[in-house]
Amino acid sequence: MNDKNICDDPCPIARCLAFLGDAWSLLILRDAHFGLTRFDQFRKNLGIGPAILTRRLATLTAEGLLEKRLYSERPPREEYVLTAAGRDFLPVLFTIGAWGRKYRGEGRLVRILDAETGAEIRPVLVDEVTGIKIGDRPICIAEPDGD
Amino acid sequence: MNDKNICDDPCPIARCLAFLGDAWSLLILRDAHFGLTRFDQFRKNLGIGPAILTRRLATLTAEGLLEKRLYSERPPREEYVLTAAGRDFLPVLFTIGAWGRKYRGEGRLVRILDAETGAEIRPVLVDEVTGIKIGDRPICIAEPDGD
DNA sequence: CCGGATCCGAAAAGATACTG
DNA sequence: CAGTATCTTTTCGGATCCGG
Repeated sequence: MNDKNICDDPCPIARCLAFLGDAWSLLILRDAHFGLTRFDQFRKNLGIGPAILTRRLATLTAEGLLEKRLYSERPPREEYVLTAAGRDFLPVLFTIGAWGRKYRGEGRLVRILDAETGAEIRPVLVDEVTGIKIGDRPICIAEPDGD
Repeated sequence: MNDKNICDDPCPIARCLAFLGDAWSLLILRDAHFGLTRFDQFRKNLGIGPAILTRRLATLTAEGLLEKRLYSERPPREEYVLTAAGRDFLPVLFTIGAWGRKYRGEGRLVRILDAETGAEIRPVLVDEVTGIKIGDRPICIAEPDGD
């Protein structure tokens, strides 16, 4: 893709494609939210080649979703932890998961539970002000001024 | 990627990657929700090569998010319209857009308005039962039985 | 003109071996 | 443990061409 001009695209979706338009990046983010931090943890869990993993981790770090943290001095060892932007990406993963559960749900699936109550979480996207579910009402797009 | 075994992955996110791990597919879905249906509409709006567009449309059709519909008999012309599964993908696009607005929001951005009230929509992901915002409480993952 | 199909060079994926 | 180097295979993206 043309990764140069999408940063200026007025669509906020297009601006995420530098890391979002890639299957590995999504799986790495999922595993990071699951608690994985180390190179070999990602590699073994995903079955990804080391060269590709290096590139994806570098991209996600450059895009501000992960950051490297030194966890050992001798020998120097680094791990990858989620930034605030990375943690804020959790709703995207949940929304994708909800779609997958509904339309790709044959067979066994993992479930997401509230850590305290144990109740299964059913994510739903609503408007913050009105509480109306997204998709229930027609929308329109307002173009930015100028362009 | 290895697109064969991810269909059996117990993670509902992984099962979406056949079409989700691709930047063009996301943009096509976005434009489809915007109202585009025809080959050349997508091609011109995205600046995508015809070969790639053909492949992406075929994938999205095979994955059940779009379907071909004949809109002209002579000459035979087909357009691509969203299925129910495709329309249900809207929350994913909104959630991505909300993240992009927050973390890639420099400059001009399109805005999403309620078609009737004109109020700007602020999507937020909550639990359907409790209404608690996703990310506000710790979660845990329940593995499926067997695997 | 619309909806593709074909061809080709460039890029990336995937696997394996190797290094500090 | 966290990568790099190297090689082969697949895919991407652009330009051009085809059928109705």
